Amino acid sequence: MKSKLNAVLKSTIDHCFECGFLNKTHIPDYVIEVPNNPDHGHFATNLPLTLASSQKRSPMEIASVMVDNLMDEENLLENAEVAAPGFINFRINPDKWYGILSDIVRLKGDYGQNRTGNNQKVLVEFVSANPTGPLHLGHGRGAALGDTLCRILSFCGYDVAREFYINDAGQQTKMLGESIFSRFMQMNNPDFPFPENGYHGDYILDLAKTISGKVNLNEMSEQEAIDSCTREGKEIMLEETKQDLAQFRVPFDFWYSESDLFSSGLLEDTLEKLKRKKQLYENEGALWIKTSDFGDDKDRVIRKKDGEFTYFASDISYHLEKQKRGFARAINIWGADHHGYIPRVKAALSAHGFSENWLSVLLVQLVKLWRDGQEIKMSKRAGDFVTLRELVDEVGVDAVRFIFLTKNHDSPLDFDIDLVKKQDSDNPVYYVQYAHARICSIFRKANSEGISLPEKPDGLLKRLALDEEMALIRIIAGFPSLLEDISGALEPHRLTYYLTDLAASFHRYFNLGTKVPDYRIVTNDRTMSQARLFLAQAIRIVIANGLELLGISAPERM
RNA sequence: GCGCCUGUAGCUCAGCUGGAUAGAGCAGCGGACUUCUAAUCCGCAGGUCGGGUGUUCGAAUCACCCCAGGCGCGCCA
Repeated sequence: MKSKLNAVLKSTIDHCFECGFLNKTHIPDYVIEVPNNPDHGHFATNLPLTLASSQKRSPMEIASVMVDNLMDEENLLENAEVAAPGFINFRINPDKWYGILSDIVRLKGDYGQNRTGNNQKVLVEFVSANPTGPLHLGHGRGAALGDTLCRILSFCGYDVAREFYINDAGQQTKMLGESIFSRFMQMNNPDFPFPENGYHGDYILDLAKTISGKVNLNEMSEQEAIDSCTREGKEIMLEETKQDLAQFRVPFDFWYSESDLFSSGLLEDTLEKLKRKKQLYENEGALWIKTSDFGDDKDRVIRKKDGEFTYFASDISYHLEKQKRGFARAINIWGADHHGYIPRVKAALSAHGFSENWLSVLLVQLVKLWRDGQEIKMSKRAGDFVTLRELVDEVGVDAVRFIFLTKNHDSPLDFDIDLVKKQDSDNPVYYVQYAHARICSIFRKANSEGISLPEKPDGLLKRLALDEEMALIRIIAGFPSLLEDISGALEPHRLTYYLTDLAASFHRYFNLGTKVPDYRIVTNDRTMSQARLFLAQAIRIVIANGLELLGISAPERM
């Protein structure tokens, strides 16, 4: 609806330019919004205000000119009014609202789809946990964010690929192997030393048992045994990660391994390129890259004195590789503790001529877990943490995903296990799901009374005239532009708010019928019932589509 | 010390990239089930948008300066 109105505005402006009612000037950024105050109509625009300075006329004057020359050929508008200090308030023709209902019911699962992405190839990289331990809640939050973002971007016409980057080449996996080996040795010799920065979780002992049952560590040299523990441990952890994510309904298109970067020679290519661009220099035996030329605080080492490459080195080639694979844009979802890393990656990419907005990094803040009114402190190294799997097993995928998306990724999240475990009204995910189940229940009731959805509702829908009904229509009509906004701002959490708001409006509407039987959806008036069922069906579709984008089930009964 | 993030109702947070009278959930108080599902709804109460200065028709939103909290500043990953 908003885009239709925008089309009217654009042709109005063009018309005013052509006829000389307004001077032909550049059109600045303006907004069309749904006003808080219903007296201000269904939509309002600030276009005259933004146009004032370039036109050198008062906003009120410009607004009047536009209203007098509206190019509304499809009769979209019921009226348009000038409002101080220079807004135009619009009321949409009721027929056009009813038309949206028909669109929704016809399009079903496709309603809300749009082409704003223009098939642009986007790579979304998320989770990317080291295969050194189980996924924790921070990974889960990143997974929920990334997965929903991908679903929404695809829905908005982007060509999306999902990638998990496996950090399997560095010190951390070696530490995993040493930790496992040490636990293995401790089975017979409790005094065997444990590595200083080793992983302490119970899962390490489990790994030691599994691996020693599979290969004969006793017959190997210590180094061979550690290598074996590293290799096997990494593989098992990766497999568990894959299972956890599958259980969490998060699929990936690519599992990209860091060690492949080394073996494929990509790293050398990258160095060669940088050398040609004169971005490298040696100092004190190490190899440096001049990121400070591109906005970083200081230059960074990419090959250490001991000849080993830094993590940063592989990350540069990894990102170059992303572009080489044809992605016009990359989105990374990282833990907030990596934020200091962004300037140097962007600097390295700038050095290769990438534009500033080729890479977007979304930072996910911490998840704090509460139980019995107490915060559960977590530390991966100390092996003291609640895993994503444990949480999902305890409260369910739907609830975890929903709660993870109730807040902006930028702000820390408190997750109250007791609250979410309660399968009752305190739990926000049920509120939305219940609205869906309730509508399904109404349809069962209608069916039992022999009333069904009208095939051709055109004449009936004008009977939907209650304020609550019109408000609901306006909310669901806003679904497509909400998704466009989300895909532009990369803020999926707005969808949970939208669905909660829609569910609230529906529950309110439903409750009218508990007081006044005439306001029930299934009433004695058959055509009235059909019109309302049509509305209910449209609402159900939007809730189902929204939940689908969140990766949450839409139950028919609760 | 430098950088990033956060600061909105008692608590947890939204606030549509600068719009008109700042919203929701929870907690508190008072109401609504012989009913299409009460996993719901209605009402009441609750605010110096951390503080200040500025930008302009207009600021929770933008800029600058303070205050408070979190995180990051390795030839670690």
